[in-house]
Amino acid sequence: MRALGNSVWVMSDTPRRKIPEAALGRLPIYLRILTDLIVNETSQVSSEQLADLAAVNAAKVRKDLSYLGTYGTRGVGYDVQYLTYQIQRELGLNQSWPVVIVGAGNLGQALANFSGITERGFHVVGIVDKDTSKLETVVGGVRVKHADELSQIVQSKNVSIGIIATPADHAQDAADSLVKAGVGSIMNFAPIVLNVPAGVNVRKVDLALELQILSYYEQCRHEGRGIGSTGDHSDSVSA
Amino acid sequence: MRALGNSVWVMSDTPRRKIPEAALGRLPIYLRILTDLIVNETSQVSSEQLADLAAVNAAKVRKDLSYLGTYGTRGVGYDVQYLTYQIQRELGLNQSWPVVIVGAGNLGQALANFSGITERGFHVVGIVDKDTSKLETVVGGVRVKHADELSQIVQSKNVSIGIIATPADHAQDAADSLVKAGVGSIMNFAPIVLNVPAGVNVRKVDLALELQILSYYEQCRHEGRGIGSTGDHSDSVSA
DNA sequence: TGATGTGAACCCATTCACAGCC
DNA sequence: GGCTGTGAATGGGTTCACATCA
Repeated sequence: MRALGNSVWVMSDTPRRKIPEAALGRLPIYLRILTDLIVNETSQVSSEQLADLAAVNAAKVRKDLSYLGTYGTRGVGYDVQYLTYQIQRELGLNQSWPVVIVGAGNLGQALANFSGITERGFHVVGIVDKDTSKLETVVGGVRVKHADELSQIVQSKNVSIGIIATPADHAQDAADSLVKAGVGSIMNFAPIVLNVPAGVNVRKVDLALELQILSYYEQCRHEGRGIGSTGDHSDSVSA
Repeated sequence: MRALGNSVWVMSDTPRRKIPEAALGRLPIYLRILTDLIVNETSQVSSEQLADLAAVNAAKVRKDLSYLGTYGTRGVGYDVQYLTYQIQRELGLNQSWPVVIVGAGNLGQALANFSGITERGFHVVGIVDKDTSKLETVVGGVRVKHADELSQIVQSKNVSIGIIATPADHAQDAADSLVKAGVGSIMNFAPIVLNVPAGVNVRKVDLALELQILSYYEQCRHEGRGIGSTGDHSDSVSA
């Protein structure tokens, strides 16, 4: 059931080597930039240009892309379309991943309706909640089911990615259920550290946590005196 | 209880040295755990316990905490209350940071109403939008103002943290306005890379990006054959 | 005894610099 | 000439292991 009719090029012996975590985290950024370039009808791009647009340096771009294979042309740059395709393929975005959302509260509903999910090869095949009052309401085109049905949904729809959008005090239960049902990757919006078996992937999105980091930086800035403008007005993308 | 009772601890000669980025990112996690421990009426905690709860190892916890100063007791562990206080102080959470939200769409409104913001020393002092139809509606207790008033709000309320919740195509404008108005840190929910002057802090929250990373891992898993249970059932907290 | 705090070793990520190819 | 791809060098982060101290 490897859907999607086999593509033309792909690779002879797909290396399928592990891409370093740090580089992996930047691939989606490059991808988004490349997509914009396509809209702009730009067909070639150099590592230097990509680097500027991604606010990193050119060596990093080249190194990152080199993990995928050698898809550039020396003296020229990268073909935007081709590179786009290769990154998508590497990330597994040429197939459509079913995801299930646990928690049909404000956040869960927002996520189910979030176009960013469906636009990129993901589609929500289920939303569950413990609260029976929410059952059978339709959110983002999907009917809310009871949490007890989670396992059945995961298995029948072959779900391998779960999103936890429950309150903190139910998040671990949600994770346990997801893992038991066979999900291999979890995106966690609850502000707790999930305890999962080795091999299960968790990514955490935590607004308050990020804000606290900004708070630290702002405190440093203020203590360093001079809340006002620093006079530093270079707008190069260094960072 | 003995902590922060008698004297005005704190400073002495606070080095205010830069905490390494990686360690900084974990402090809010420890903080959240410590808060839970307080609720649980736990008064002492060892690096080992903290490590388990945070899903990292004990050496990392100790090293991270050592950047703050030496607040533990050898042979005993850390006093939960005291350590909590010290982390909060270090992160600047003992003051209340005014933040401004740019974009009063679904996301902006959700953020304005998000309790996680106000619960931790942040408070929304302004929401602006370009869309005049949204003006003067009240969201999260704050009246939506026109984007033109952003600068005035930032300056009158001494805002140093801005949140960008606009569509992608307005995000750079929003960032420019924020920076020009004097904001030093930006949390960006728009799926683009912001171009800001050096010295301005940006943190990006991007759901689609995170999902794409999970997609990669799932693809690896599936290719490595065996979608089903890996048999790997250790539930130790190793990542 | 038991757990912290920390140099030292190790490992991964970033950057440099240049060989190789267009 | 210009730009990629990549070993080598550098730097930062993690882990180890143990001296240190309540």
